[in-house]
Amino acid sequence: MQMSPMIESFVLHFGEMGSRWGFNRTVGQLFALLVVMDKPLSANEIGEALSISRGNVSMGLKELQSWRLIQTQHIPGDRKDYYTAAGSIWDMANKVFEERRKREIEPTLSLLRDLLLDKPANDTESHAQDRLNEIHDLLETATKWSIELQNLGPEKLQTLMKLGSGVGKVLEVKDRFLSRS
Amino acid sequence: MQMSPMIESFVLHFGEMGSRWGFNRTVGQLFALLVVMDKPLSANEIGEALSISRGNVSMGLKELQSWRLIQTQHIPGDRKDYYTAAGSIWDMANKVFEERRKREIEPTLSLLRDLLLDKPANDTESHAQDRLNEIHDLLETATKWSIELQNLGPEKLQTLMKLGSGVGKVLEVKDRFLSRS
DNA sequence: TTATACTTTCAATAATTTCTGAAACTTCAA
DNA sequence: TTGAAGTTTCAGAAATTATTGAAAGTATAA
Repeated sequence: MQMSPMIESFVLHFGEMGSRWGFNRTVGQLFALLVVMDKPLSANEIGEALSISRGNVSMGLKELQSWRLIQTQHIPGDRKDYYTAAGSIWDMANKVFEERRKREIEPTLSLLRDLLLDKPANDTESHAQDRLNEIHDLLETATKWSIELQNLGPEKLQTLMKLGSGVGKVLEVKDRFLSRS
Repeated sequence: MQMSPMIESFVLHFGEMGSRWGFNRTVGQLFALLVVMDKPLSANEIGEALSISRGNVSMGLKELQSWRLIQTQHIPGDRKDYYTAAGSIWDMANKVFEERRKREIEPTLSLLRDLLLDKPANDTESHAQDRLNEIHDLLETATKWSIELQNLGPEKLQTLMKLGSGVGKVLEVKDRFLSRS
């Protein structure tokens, strides 16, 4: 399978960005390709399009499945597996976010909680704990907010953005409301 | 310089997480150490505490400076440079966020904008562009929101979190307000 | 100036991560 | 059953990334 130049540049770019988004180049390319194609692709087609080995395709698909980002489709009378991106762009972004939260934030939060249980042995440790506590609160707040925003869903978020000019506005509105009642 | 066990586990953990946060292990450790210590450290002390070579310390500090996460201090009569974490935890988190936005989102947004200017050559490309457009809008919205939230500052964010239960609540309030006026 | 106390750079090396391809495995139609 | 068409696994090779340490560079006190 041959990619058109537009699709190819998207796929290659996504591959390079992949590493920054938590997966490696191949997985990034794989995902980009599946997101952009209008029909399911077989593992062979994917490997051919991206010029990578069959084994690498298999590993990449496995990884994407562990992120719940792709789905398998069976075509009756055909033994091959066909793969598509799972759900809407919003769903996918959500999953990537969730997964990254799990990998990047949660382990840190849990370590911080543990370290904060210890009694500080001296001034240095006491100062350190103050900092750890700040970090903990910040991460917790950020996590809660991102979950809230995710739960809002894309439309509300989009509408709201266009409507005013972001949260600042909303907060003003809230304040005005609260001062009335 | 010897790290206490509490500080050591924080530093090591941050090193491991570092790679997920956009910098390498050493840089992560360096940063964690500087954040948590109550006094500025010299490059030698840092290297000794982390058991890494002098050259590596220098590279790491340079990287952290490019992120604007640390500051140099000169002590009169002492030739050494001393380093501290720059600003509050909130400031640092902001800088990390900004930097990551620059590295992870902006290049993608700009590529997407370019690709969307091309006329689709066929149905496949047309479908691809629809997807690219969705991704573009999503990234743009997410970016704008995160900027809004950053501009809000930590106190407001914190207060708001505690006050209601996140954005959902605020939106309800907004709706009620709008329907009155 | 010069000696000294420090920092930075960078080529070589080490460590880690990714990729390949052949072998093992699975599934299904005949 | 068997064999054809497919998928997965995994040891070794290749590519990438991080680290060291020695040499070059810089600043300051005398």
